[in-house]
Amino acid sequence: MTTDSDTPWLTDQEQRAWRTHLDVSRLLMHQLERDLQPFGLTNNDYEILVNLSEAEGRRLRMSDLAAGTLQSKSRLSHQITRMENAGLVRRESCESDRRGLYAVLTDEGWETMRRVAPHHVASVRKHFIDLFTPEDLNALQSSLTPVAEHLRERRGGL
Amino acid sequence: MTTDSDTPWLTDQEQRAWRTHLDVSRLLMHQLERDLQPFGLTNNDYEILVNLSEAEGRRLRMSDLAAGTLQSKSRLSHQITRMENAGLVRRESCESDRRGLYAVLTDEGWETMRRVAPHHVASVRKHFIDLFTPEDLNALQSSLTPVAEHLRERRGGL
DNA sequence: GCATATTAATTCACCTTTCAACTTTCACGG
DNA sequence: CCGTGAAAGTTGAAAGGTGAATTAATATGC
Repeated sequence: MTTDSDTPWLTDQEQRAWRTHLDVSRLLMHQLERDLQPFGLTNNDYEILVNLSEAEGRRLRMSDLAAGTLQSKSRLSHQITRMENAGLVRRESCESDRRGLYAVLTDEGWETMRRVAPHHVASVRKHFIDLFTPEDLNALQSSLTPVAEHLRERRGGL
Repeated sequence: MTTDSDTPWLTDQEQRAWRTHLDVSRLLMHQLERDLQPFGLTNNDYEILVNLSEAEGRRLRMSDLAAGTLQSKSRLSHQITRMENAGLVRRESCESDRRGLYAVLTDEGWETMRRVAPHHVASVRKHFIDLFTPEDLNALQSSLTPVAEHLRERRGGL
């Protein structure tokens, strides 16, 4: 992104693809958020629950959780505080590194996860997955993976 | 999203595709934001500029602009206030409907757009468009379009 | 014509995110 | 060991976003 007078403009086709991608991202997040609302969770809450429930001992170091959910440490810290107040997680100090903390899923958090997950999956299917043929989904996955890798390489401080 | 004990879980393939899509959305927005930062603009600012600069008379009614950028009227109102303070747009009242307002691109806004657009395009190319083969981009576009339509149909109040 | 409903846009109060500053603990070179 | 720098995590203030309530103007039905 330097002084490029030589970068070609987007063709119509490229422009359409780009805007469609943008629209889908945004509308989809909105819709998922809406579908979670009745359960009193946000997308962020839900993603934390997923990450923790899949982890060893239903716990993760704050840093790892931040990395896993692609958010800043600061943001995660606030987020976990809120979820702690809601009774979904608790902080537990780490023996091996006394600077460190674990975010641990509470029983209530686990139970919430079990209860909400099927609805969320249904939502993801309905508004995304099931709208593709299996072949298209495969194609999507293969063409998007390099993009994800490219972006992960050059992501600085979240 | 009712009482679905019958919705199948996501297969591994589906899960991978879904998470890849999520990661790309997030990382990409972050990267674009970073690339705009040196010009003192956010993604939101930029999108407003695009919409206005493409419009008749470089102006749009607040409502239309909100619809075009998929944000709530409230959010747009704040956003325009900020951009007005930055000198990029100005509000102008509407003759034919005295409730209405136009957001109008100022000369400075237009000039900013002209100056920044090539860099933004380069950024979009570098981190997204140019990472696909033309065929993949076409496939992406065709498989994503129905998703966008599906979501637009059922989007309530933003 | 006049009450009623709708639409455009803003405002207010509240919540979330960001950014920089700070505390505590660990790593490691001499 | 011990100082110096880096890492883990938190905090607080400022900026941004949300949703409901509000204001003002227009449309609608009788």
